[in-house]
Amino acid sequence: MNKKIPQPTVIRFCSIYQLLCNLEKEGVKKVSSAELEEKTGVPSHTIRKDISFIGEVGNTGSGYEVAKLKQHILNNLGLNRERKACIVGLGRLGSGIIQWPLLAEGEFRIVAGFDSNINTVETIKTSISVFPSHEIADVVKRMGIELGIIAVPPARAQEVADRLMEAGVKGIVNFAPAIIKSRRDDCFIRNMDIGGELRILSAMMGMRSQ
Amino acid sequence: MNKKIPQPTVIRFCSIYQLLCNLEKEGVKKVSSAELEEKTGVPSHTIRKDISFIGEVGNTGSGYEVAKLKQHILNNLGLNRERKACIVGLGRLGSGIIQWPLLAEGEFRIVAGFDSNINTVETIKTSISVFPSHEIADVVKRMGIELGIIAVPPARAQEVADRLMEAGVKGIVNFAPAIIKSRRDDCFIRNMDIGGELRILSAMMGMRSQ
DNA sequence: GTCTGTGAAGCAATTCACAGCT
DNA sequence: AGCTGTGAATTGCTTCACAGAC
Repeated sequence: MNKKIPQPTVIRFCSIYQLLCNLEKEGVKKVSSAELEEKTGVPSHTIRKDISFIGEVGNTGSGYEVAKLKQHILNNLGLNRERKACIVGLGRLGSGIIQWPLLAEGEFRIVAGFDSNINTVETIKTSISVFPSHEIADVVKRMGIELGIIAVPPARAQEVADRLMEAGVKGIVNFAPAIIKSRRDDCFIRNMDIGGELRILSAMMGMRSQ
Repeated sequence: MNKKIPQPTVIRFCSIYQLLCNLEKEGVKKVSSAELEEKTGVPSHTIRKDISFIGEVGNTGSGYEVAKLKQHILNNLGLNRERKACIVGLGRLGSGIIQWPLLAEGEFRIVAGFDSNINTVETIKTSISVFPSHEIADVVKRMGIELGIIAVPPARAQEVADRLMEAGVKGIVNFAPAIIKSRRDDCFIRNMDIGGELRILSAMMGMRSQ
């Protein structure tokens, strides 16, 4: 255990973590790998194998304690520290995102927003500080921001990403329908393109019916 | 070739397709696998291998024609037909999504929106038809909707998903921070949870610095 | 020389199956 | 009996390396 966690395992841990948070809110105290399978669709042996990478936490014969497993995942994935994030692009989608209930448990905090349109910068009603886009480098460095969310039109996405990376951001979530490439190998990128996801679903539907 | 396309390949095709659309708009006529690597980060031999699953399209010695490759992907993934989609949850995020420029080339069309809040249903200003949530089953069947987008609070997400699947939807994109499980093996789900993606990035950042 | 297409090799992740604990 | 943890077997993906086309 605890050698090198495979990336698919890391991603599954992140889903399971979410699930554990929700279970905890519902007052559930224990889960077995079979119940986790029932709720996520991930086979129970895969879940047990995953958990084996971060050491023994289960109670043999009676499953996992929700709180303990949750904490164990948190510690092993290095999530036990609040990270600062910023968002670039405060159009309809961007401003929708910052009001979405995602920042449970002090994991992340969106501390700044950027937009190239001065009017947006002035009129947006939000609790975070808003700046014009040309101040990205300054603000990111000054505030120690580690994560960036991109919600600008596709043509500008790579340019914005480059600026964020240049300023020291280490992880980017990209909503623009454009493929963004990391220019530094210490910065990770997750593309979250709605059109792309619908396309993946369509393709899977198409395959199935061959 | 054309046996069974591996799922990671399907997903890469969907990104490459997006990239090809953007290149075409810029007037680019040809690309080599090396250039695709440069723009996506996916190694050129992986790209060539992927393309080999859908048959020969490249011009030996001089790369791929953008338009031809794009069309080839479209045909092989079964994307050459417009599919109807609906969105459930028209809060800030939901209404941001429907105005996001994602529906290029007649691949998808969002034809209906649902919200449980009657006020939202009445006041939202949008070009799509809006209905109260209890009409999901009816409307989905009547309009022949194949895809669903969920943007409701986490506690309601699985229930909404179940209703969509019940009505015959074959693919769901879920924005709620809750793990949604497919109850039918002919329905595919893509979870697009912003908090989850930030968490994955944080975990990767953490691993790196071990 | 340049770049694609692909069998073969190598590697990583999933699945199996069972030992061991309660 | 019930459920976890894990080496071993298996599957499936990626990478290699080179033949073949231009």
